[in-house]
Amino acid sequence: MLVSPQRDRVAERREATRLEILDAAWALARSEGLTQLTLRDVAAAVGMRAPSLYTHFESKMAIYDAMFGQAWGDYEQSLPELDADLPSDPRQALHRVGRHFFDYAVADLARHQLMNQRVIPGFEPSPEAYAPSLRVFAHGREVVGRLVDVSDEDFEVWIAIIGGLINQHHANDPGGSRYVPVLERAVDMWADAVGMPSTPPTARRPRRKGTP
Amino acid sequence: MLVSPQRDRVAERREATRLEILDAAWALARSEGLTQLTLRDVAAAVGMRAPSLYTHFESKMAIYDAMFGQAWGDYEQSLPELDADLPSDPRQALHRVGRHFFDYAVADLARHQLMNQRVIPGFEPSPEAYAPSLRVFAHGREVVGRLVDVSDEDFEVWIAIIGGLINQHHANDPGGSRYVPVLERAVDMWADAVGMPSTPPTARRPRRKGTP
DNA sequence: GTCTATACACCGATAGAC
DNA sequence: GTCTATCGGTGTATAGAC
Repeated sequence: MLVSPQRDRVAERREATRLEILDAAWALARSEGLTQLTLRDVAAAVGMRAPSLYTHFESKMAIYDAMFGQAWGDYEQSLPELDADLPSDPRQALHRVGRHFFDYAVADLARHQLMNQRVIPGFEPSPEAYAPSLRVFAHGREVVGRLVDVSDEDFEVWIAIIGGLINQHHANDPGGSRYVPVLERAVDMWADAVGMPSTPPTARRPRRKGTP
Repeated sequence: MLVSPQRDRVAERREATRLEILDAAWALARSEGLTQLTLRDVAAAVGMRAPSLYTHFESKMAIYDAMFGQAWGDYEQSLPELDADLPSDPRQALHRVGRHFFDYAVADLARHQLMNQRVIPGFEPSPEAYAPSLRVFAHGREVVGRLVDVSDEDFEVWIAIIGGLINQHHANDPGGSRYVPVLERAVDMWADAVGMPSTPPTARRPRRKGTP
């Protein structure tokens, strides 16, 4: 008997504790700042002492690593729904795709810093934690490539535009929505440059009866 | 006698020591990482003990603050020369301006992180250190506005494109030059979008006699 | 005035008792 | 599995030597 019901329950409990620790770490990262995480604070938040965390994680970096994997994994899970109801108009679909990533990165500074910047000295995601981010990137390349035939170079410009505007949002307008129209403008610039047909005026904005 | 020659020499020596400390801090930031600076290491590099640094700087943050001011001040000093020999063709001039900032940010990761990212927990530049960066921004807005009549929104897209490509360089090709053509492509995209006339083909690349 | 010696509170991490 | 005790290292502060 390689797996007994008891072993199952133990593993389940261990996994639950791990998630509890990660939830506490996320909450503290959001409130105190990603780099301000301390093992003592995380432990206190789950009713433990700092050294006890080493039972569940190899090091503080391993906690960051698991958070990194969670963040990209959560985004990956949001993709099927996004793909399911993409507008049939390619340019509108492109706007939706760009906005989706923008919104996710803008909603949580700590998460964005962990996912897309290198703010934690010495942190390098493990291959397992990195895997979902690679899949997300490949998926994005494929989706955009299906909307319009572009070179890898132009796709890198696409990434740079979205990423640049996310950084500007966090630097100049955190929590605001000032950069939403800037994003739309930038997406149209890129779409024009790669030769996407412009959205027919009647389809540009869904209008209700009676709207002037 | 408000200022004696002796006072002059003392102030001079103090300023020299300050610069010596900052130089050592830059060297360590480049070799060990910006956030890995320790007062003990900086002090050792200039032949002192850590507490002695407090004679010259109020705190570690004050050192970062002075470095921040230096970095933007140095860039500001590079601008007159840039402006002096801008190509007369607006689009070529735009390329030159974008490339100038790109090159500066790409040449030194630690400096770029200090200038344009928020990787040091709790660091906020003082108004004095922040001033040169504001002047650089205003100058950039003015120069670009003279090359082409654009809205503030479009100028923010301009900033986002350059910043986004700088980040991609540091993430994917540090020390390389893979992103130079991507930058050129992106600048042309933006120039097209804001209605800049394209560079006449004969002026695009200076050719020597006999080049095929 | 400048620097050293010393100390403090905090950090991540480890050893070992229970 | 969790605890206490502790280690080396950090930024910071201050008393006192020269």
